[in-house]
Amino acid sequence: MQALLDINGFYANAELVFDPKIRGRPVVVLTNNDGCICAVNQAAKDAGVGKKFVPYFQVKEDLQRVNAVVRSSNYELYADMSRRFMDTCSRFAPNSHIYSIDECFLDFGSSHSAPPEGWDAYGRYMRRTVWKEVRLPIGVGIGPTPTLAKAASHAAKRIEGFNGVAVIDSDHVRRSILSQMELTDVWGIGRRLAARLELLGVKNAWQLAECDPGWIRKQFSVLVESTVYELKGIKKLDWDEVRAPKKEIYSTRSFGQRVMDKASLRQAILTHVGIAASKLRDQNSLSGHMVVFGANSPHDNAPYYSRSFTHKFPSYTSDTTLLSAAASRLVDQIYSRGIRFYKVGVGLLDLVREDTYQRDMFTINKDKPELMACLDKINGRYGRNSVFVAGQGVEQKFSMRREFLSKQYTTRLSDLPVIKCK
DNA sequence: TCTGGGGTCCTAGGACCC
DNA sequence: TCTGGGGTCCTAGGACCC
Repeated sequence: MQALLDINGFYANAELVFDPKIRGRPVVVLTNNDGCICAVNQAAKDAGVGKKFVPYFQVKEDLQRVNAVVRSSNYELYADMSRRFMDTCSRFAPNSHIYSIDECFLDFGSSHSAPPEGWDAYGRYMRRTVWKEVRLPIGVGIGPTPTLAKAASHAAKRIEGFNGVAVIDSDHVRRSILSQMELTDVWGIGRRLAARLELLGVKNAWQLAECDPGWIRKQFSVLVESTVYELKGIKKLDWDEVRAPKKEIYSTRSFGQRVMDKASLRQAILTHVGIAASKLRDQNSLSGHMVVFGANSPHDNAPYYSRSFTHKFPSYTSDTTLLSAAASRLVDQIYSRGIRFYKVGVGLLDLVREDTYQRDMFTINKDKPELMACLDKINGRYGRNSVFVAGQGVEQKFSMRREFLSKQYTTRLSDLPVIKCK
């Protein structure tokens, strides 16, 4: 059996943990640069301001009207709360897998035998324990495959009667839950696939589960075919595949303000190179191919401008200085006078594992692994960007707009909550 | 005053080469 | 006189996830 534990409205509820004054009020959290709403608590949903990924400025007045608390994304806080949540989760099962910042899969192995108290009771125990230790509300979904565990967790939160825990352990329950789920509620089925499925007469999750996998493969792809198998209770997703090193790594961000000069564009792009390269070394990979891109805003009143250029490395590398030099040359191609750049980014593609990569004896290897190891070690200890390539710019001026930022309650000494006793 | 997220994987189609 | 194949690389953008 598999379990999925996921935090309800994670960022919004994380804001409540160390700030008792705002409990009970609607809370919404904004994305980078305070652009869109990305997380909401139950009170915000109840107040009718719970829609995600709408631009903040469009709903600002609605939020004021219901006296909502608005917060910028406090990643320092969320990352630490996520770590605490994952720590607690890892005690519940022999194997756990961190799927995203607020979701943890637990693998109870091939045995279908329930714990002595039964799956439902165990699910409630896990939920209670996370609340007790981390003060975050979660949903628990349990089922024979990851996709069904995900469906159960959907039911735990959205279908009345489950109260936070749902277990798919019989065909009867499987049918009942899937019949009440839209196609887009199924993991791996988005808006477009759902529309195509509906044209073929498949209207909900249960009907998808009943499809012939071979037919689905012909109409769509092996990925959708796997989803159908998983909905039937036949396991196709494997954590080894999920855990496999990434094939592409990106770092991209929109600017707090539009950028129009080449020097700033270069600094921003080199900053992304630094972030992507550090992720690359984290997974012990080398990159053979880099893509750098920049664009203006599709919302600006100007013709859409978007350019991307690639560079192929003579020899696979993970060295920030070599990646930066190549990216710096591509900036000249991306830059164009008069364009109000809104977003830039860097992708590292064609990744290979460092330990199996056979170096080419005819190419001079300019990598400086000792320097990179040293850089990673210093940044790991003293915080990201303690040491960086000078091309990123010493002012570090691309800070995000975070107007409504809460404190770093758990990671900065001066921000520790204080309880005063009389 | 002005404001619209970030990441990964995959593929269509054009350009170019032999 | 007119016609014709197959592979690789690159850019753009779709689709999905949170």
